[in-house]
Amino acid sequence: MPIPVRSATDVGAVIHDARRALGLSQRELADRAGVSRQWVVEIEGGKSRAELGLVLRTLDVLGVRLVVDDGSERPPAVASSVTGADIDALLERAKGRTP
Amino acid sequence: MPIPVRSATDVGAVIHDARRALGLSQRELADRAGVSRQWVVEIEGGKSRAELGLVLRTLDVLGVRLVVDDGSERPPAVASSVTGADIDALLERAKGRTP
DNA sequence: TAGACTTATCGCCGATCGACGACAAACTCA
DNA sequence: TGAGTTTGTCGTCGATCGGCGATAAGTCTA
Repeated sequence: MPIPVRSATDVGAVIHDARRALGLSQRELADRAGVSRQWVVEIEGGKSRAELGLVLRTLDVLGVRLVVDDGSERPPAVASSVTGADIDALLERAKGRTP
Repeated sequence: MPIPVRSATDVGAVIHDARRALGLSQRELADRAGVSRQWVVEIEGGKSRAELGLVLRTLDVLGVRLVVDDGSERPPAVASSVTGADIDALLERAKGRTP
């Protein structure tokens, strides 16, 4: 079962696990991905405001491949799957991300 | 064949396609994802410096699920898969992302 | 124990983000 | 044709990014 990536926390966990699986230190990964060591600390902690490009580069360096689970059997769910309440909840969570 | 997501351009294309597939306007998507309409324009254009959190929220709203292609048959490739030259090439590509 | 290595955290800095309002071009439809 | 919608672009603004150096706690090994 493939690992879903829906939040910054998920991304952080994936990066952390992949890095350790490769036996790399944060410094090593930072150098290879062209980011600072502190940035690695933050992204692994689930930083939601990180730059998309740096994240993708880091995953690439780690050999982690992201793919779109192109819903072979997902209901269309145009507007029904995402209600206003869901959006509000999402926004609430997002607001309190980095206090 | 699942769609790989390796660059900001890929992300932009995925968001664009998913939005149109759902028949949403940029304004609609922006409102639902809690971002500005302008931001949608930029992310669909492949903006690499977008915030990770906003991107994930947008994908979520669109019902697009990202998963880690948990290398069922990818070689371990600890340090051999990523050589210094590869890194350099990666960085070169990354530097010229947003001129 | 001492030393090396790793990880986490702090403040400072220039650069850039994302939201907003406004405008115009392209498109659809009656 | 004309009205309405959608999309792209501009400038402005406060807020935050990411890199850097320094510091400290934690782990492992000789």
